[in-house]
Amino acid sequence: MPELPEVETVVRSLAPLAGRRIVSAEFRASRSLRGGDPQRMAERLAGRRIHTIRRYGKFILVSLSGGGYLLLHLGMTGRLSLGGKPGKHTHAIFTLDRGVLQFDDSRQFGAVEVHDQFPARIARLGPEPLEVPAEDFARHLRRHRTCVKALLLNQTFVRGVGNIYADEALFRAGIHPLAQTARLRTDRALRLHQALAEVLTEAITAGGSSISNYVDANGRQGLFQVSHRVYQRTGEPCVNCGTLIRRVLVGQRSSHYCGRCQKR
DNA sequence: ATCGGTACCTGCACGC
DNA sequence: TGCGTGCAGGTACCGA
Repeated sequence: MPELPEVETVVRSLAPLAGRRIVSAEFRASRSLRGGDPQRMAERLAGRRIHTIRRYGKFILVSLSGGGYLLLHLGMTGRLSLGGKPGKHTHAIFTLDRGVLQFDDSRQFGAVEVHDQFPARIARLGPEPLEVPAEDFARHLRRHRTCVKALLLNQTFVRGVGNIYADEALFRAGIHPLAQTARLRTDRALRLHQALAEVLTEAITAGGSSISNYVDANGRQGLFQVSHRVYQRTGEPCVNCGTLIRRVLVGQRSSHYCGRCQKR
């Protein structure tokens, strides 16, 4: 389901869990556990108190009393819910001293992991797009030899941008998804940084984009999908010029763009 | 060291 | 109704 704005919305909806104690945890063996032993994971969590819940890109990091971490990733279809009913795709159930947190994920591209140390997976990520200085963003962009859409999706470049917001930011910046990063002039790179910040900020305010089944931990949908200008609008007119929106594959991912407004 | 391509899963919408 | 196809917000891993 989720990119940065959706994960941010979920994390905010989980804020009331700070200070709660994990009475017990129950895991169902699945790909989401990444080979971790369900029994052992449950033992490591039982009795721990939730300290903070923070977002790193698309990851959710729960720090626990005693120094451990619970790391969550929603993948494409992951869902966290407070007090839901376990179903076919429930992979984890955390029983708290007050309430229950449940993790569901039909495609199992998400992750639930228990760590003793700050997870290396997170340490490897690039900066937050809403925190990286524009000049750094523009400079780093030019160091890569790839097309700009692929780079935006690269989590070691910036963390948290996915297919929706990459397309939306490129449209707002007037940059073609297949533009080569090494050849992007600084002013255009700065515009992209600005466009990315704007679209992410607006989407967070709207509670994310609810496409298919995304909801926050309280079951509330986001509203930002109505503001999409190119994403999944193939064949519809561009909001700026009326040209029909096109779709092209970039690194096996659908990319939506206006051939007139977005230049290579 | 960076890349592009592929694999991993299930569900849904669509055309026949 | 059923079946095959293509598509879907994700990351990891492979070889070039």
